[in-house]
Amino acid sequence: MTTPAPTPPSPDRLEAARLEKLVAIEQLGLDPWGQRFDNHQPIGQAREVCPTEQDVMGPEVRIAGRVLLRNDRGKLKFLHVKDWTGRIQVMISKGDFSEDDWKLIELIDLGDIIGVDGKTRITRTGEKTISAAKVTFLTKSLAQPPEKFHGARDVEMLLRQRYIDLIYNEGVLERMLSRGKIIDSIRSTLKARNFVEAETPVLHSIAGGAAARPFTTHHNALDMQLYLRIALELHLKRLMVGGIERVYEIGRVFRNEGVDSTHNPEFTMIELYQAYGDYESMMELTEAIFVNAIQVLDGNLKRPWGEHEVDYTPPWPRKKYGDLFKEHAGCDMNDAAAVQEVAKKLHIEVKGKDPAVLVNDVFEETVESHLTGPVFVIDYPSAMCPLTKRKKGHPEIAERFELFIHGLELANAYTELNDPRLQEDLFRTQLTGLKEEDSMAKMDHDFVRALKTGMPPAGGLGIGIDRLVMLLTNSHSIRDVIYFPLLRHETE
RNA sequence: GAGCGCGUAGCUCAGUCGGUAGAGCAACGGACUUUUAAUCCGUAGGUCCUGGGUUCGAGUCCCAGCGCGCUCACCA
Repeated sequence: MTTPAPTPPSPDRLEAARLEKLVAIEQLGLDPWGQRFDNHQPIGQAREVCPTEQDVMGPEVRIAGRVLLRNDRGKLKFLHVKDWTGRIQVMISKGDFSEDDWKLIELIDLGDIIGVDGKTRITRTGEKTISAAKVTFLTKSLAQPPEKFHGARDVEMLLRQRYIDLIYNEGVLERMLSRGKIIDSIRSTLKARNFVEAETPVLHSIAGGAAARPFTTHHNALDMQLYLRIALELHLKRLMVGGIERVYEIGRVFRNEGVDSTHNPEFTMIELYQAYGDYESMMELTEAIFVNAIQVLDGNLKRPWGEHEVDYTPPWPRKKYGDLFKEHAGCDMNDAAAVQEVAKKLHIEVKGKDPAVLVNDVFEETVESHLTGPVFVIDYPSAMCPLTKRKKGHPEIAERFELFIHGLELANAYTELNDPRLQEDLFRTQLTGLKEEDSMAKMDHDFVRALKTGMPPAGGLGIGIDRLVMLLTNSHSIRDVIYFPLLRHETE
């Protein structure tokens, strides 16, 4: 019997207990931080080869993972070990181990990472189990894990220490891995259609291609003010001028705006451009990207979204902006006086606003909440679309669509404007009632110069990857699909 | 940016009317060879977010700040 040492003040006492075990492991001549561990198999696979009848020994397996649970009955111990493919019980019987091996086994804490060799079987209670023949210590955990039953609930901790969320909360790891699968699927959809991936600058001299406040930074050696990109558009179009006929980029963009359940200051977009296409080709491609991504998940085209169900079976309805406006706002969007009346009734500020801006405001207020979708809203008023080709014979209509699903704006696409003189004019046209930073119209002479060389007629598409993952995984906060969303500085 | 809510042990949470801090899990010591959030006995563990204020006395009431959440605004 040893007298326990005086307990150090919390929280170091918990770490101290683990450090003592670390030393004890070293005294057994073992490395508490582990070594290369070859030829182990995924736990998911070990579960598959496990026999389904009692008293039948299955094949030998070797797994590695983190200890999540322990039922210690003295000479018989049960552990639950988890890797990124699943979780399995390990049974350790004292009679199967030498004295030193048993000493090591008694030093295993919750949260430690171990390797196990043994035969699969099921126990009396029907639990798939590895009957351990050998235990290899792989990594000591010095931190106290969260409560074994309730897990970790404190949202702030889960966001600041996402690894805790990934390890201990059901479904988090799976959801994050789904994000990767969806992105892989997008790449293979595009590869099959002969698109190539490009990497364009993140640091921009002019933050163009979208309407948003940029983050500002500075290059010291060149003494240049620079912006983090708010869109991928203008560089990818320059590549089209250069003859890269089908090009895309999946990349981070940065917008210096508010944070809420559908907005994070840095987020991931895909933009793609297809020479000799138009916005109709982009609708077909959007459907293909969604359907293929769903195939790599569970393949179910009818997917839950909270209380609702979204049916992704193509083709999705196309609805004209003007028709939707008439249906929900109750007047013709070209009747400026009537639009003003509706706006006033909705308590929208009317003064000093260009009619096109007002139409847009009324549309958002009256129409968007009705767009449960998936629905392509097509043919936007051209005044709000300075980068979009106008419809042939209808200069007031831009060949643009936005994809809406339950109020979320998922995608935005154009038949791309490739007339350099019109582009230059539109960059100059600042609608009244719209602040410069809220406008897509930002003069970019270098881009106009590129168009003068000649960009083929083309379709272009942008999809918010984070929102796509949200929808396909039924996650209602963008923070659920971004590993490390932005938080304020942690106070010491 | 505004309103509302939350912040107590490593974790999950109680804490009544303002009277000096509680449980479960985890930890530590002990018993246990088929458990399922094992069980049983025992021990230890607290800057009650921070700083002021009221009070004989504050986890509790008041003010300010910090962090997080929700709603709204902003973000076409």
